[in-house]
Amino acid sequence: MSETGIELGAAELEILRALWDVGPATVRQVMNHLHERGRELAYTTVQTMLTRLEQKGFAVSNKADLAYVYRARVSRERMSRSRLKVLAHQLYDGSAGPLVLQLVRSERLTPQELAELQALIERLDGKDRNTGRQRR
Amino acid sequence: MSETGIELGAAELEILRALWDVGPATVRQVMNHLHERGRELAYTTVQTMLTRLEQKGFAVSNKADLAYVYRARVSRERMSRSRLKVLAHQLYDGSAGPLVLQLVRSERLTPQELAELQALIERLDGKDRNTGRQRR
DNA sequence: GGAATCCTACTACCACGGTAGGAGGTGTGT
DNA sequence: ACACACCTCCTACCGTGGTAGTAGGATTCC
Repeated sequence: MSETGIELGAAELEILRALWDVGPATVRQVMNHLHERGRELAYTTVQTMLTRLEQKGFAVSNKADLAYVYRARVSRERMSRSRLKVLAHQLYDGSAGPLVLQLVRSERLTPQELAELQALIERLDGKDRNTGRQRR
Repeated sequence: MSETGIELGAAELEILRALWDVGPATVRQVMNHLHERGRELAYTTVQTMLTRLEQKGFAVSNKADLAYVYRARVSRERMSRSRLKVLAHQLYDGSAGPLVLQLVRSERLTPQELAELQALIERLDGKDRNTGRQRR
């Protein structure tokens, strides 16, 4: 299936996230990081996950010194976009509008975020108005 | 685990979505709807999915005439919020800001949506500034 | 050099989701 | 009365994801 090619389970995503959070890391480092946040996983479980992430192309490893160091190969932003797109397709018809509205309405944003958002909108708005051009 | 209690697979969600799209419907109606959109599923598959949805509390059925009619018990919006929240936790630290920005930046919104969004923002902005109060 | 420690590689196991088939009931048209 | 069309109920099967154990090589510590 894998319409989008991106198929990661929740636990796998958790591990990938650890890589984002701590940067390139060994199995043990990832595990420790997870333990710190209260997520208890066996060493080999983390290892399995990292291996699978690598198989799926979401991470790479290279042998450093005595252990392999894993590094994320997709950015958090990329993943974010991908997941959002999937969601938009699953729930609406691929349109992002409803999601955005939902988010802004139900999740409270910080003033900074609001400001940033507003600026962004104005920029988009201006573009559309000025050129009237659209790409699809 | 089911941190949120909301655990639906992709296919289950697809069926639920059919209920949203066509309203209360029988197994056959749901199946036909799916077929129309090019999704070929066996009758019994749809049936199984609907049963599971009901078991999980996402739909209810009642016997009408000769077949059971299924009806969604959670709204698309509720599901949307729930999934977004999960996503925000999985990718960031539960904060929605990044997701919103991502969406607005990478998915193009219609002028209407932009306008609506802007209005929404202004309202929030105003409220925060004026009263500091918040509504649910 | 033996014990403790750490690493990788391989294997395992179970739950769940996606998909569906078969059995058997009920109504309907001819 | 029989065939056909539908419906429900139950069972099944397979892939994947979540979780982990074990075996065995390397390193370090006394």
